[in-house]
Amino acid sequence: MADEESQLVAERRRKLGLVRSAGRTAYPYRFADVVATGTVATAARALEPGAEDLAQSFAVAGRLGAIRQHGKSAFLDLQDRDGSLQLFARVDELGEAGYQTMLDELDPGDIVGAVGRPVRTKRGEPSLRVTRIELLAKALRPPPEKWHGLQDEEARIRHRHVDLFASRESRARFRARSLLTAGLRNFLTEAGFLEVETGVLSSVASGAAARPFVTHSHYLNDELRLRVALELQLKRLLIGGLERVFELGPVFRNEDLDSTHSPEFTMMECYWAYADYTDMRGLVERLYERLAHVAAAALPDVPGAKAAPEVFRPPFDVVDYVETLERAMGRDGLLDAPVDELRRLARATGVAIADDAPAGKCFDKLFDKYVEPTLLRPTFVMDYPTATSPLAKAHRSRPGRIERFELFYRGFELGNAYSELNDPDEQRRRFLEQAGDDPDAHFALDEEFVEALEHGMPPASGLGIGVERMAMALTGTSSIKDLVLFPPTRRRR
RNA sequence: GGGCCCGUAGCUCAGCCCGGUAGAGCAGGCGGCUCUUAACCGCAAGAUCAGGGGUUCGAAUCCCCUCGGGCCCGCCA
Repeated sequence: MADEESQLVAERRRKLGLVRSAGRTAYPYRFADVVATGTVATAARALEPGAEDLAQSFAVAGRLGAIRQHGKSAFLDLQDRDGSLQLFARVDELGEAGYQTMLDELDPGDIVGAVGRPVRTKRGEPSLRVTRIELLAKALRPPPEKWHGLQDEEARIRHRHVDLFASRESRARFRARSLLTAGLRNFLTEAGFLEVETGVLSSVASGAAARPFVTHSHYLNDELRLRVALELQLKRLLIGGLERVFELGPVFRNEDLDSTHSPEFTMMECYWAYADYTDMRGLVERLYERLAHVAAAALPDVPGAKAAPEVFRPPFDVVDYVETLERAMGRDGLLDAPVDELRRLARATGVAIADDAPAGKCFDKLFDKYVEPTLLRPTFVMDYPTATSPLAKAHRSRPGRIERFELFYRGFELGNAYSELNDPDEQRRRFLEQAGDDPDAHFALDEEFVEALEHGMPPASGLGIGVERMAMALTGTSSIKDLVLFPPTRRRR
């Protein structure tokens, strides 16, 4: 678009020129003693309609919305992080010149500061009777339409800054995500977990079955990969004696973007020494109970969030992986079925399954098709077949199973936990088994990790939660793009 | 990777089926109005119809290609 030439930009530049030729700046350094708009609104709400509080003066600052002129008076909507407030400007307060200058120089979208007294209009709207108004930053581009805002999905993502100031919902959603992340962090910290940062770059990307991003280090003159999981690094911290650790940070998987997957997303993993997956299940239940309240408080007007405390009230449902799958498929003996048979069954669901696909993959697909969509209430699925994960400990009493659970809600995963495998010989064997003959196996043997286990890792349980999915579930958001501020987009040409 | 759909003024949309040379609302300009809140009233202005090619006397409209996006499936957890 030829914005530079557009009338609208030219008009705003003309107004910028007015400010400068009057010897003022359109981009000053600060505006003193700013309070949130809510502070003024609260003070004004205490007044009778039509009344003004002459005793108090407040300064507010934010972005201008609509400007409603009435000849010798004007109403200006001001939006800040807290909400919005109506400014009531009149010629008898600002003087002819001051009033005219304001109207000549300001546009919707400008950042302004205003000083004035709380007032309640005759219609009852809490407002600020303006005694001084100052341009704090000129907006050279016009804001989106005041009623519909930015509708175009592409524009909302590429111009997230505009989406945020134009959409109250968008602001509220990202604020809720932030509060949920903080809630997660607080919960774990209170439970005695130490937050760590283990680094994003490494030579081996392991811990999950995913294709990594590959980059190059000039210093090492070698390839580096972006992490796909936090698991192996955090377990090494258990070996190091940190006992209870968690990390909250980005992981990268070189795959497509869709409504539930983003190539870059935020993962939380925590590891708890001397605990098993039953302990962890209790922790997950308490965690979601707490976060559901955070979501409901953050988004009281969003039905999905408001209902969360009711939905996530413990105890959650608990089902057995194999039993549930067999019942859904109407057959039994799955655990003992030969891998050929599993591949055949998985293909029958219409999914592409390679001729050498391992049994774990087949189980994943079958569960995905037959069971996941039916798990609408928060449900723990217990005791997965051994083939589904090489990093979990064998079940203490059920052959062919591992001590693993996942939490599902509305058909998607909200957490994944194991009693962690800490026998180095067993770990080496399981890695090799998982990789099979596949040279591109994502679970490549991580010899360094196995060697670390040989130093002795305490028995422990680990948990992984995809932060966006957690936030989606608790805020009733259907697309992950609405909870990732800057999802990757194609280069604009 | 496959299928379907979308791209028109700064923003939100109509026009496309059935070809005749682009229309509204908001925002912006000018004028009016000292309690409006999607303010209101009047006047004037604003378009590479995503880009390229083709068909046609004539293309926003029909056809092909490209770019960008959305949804579904696949891949992926």
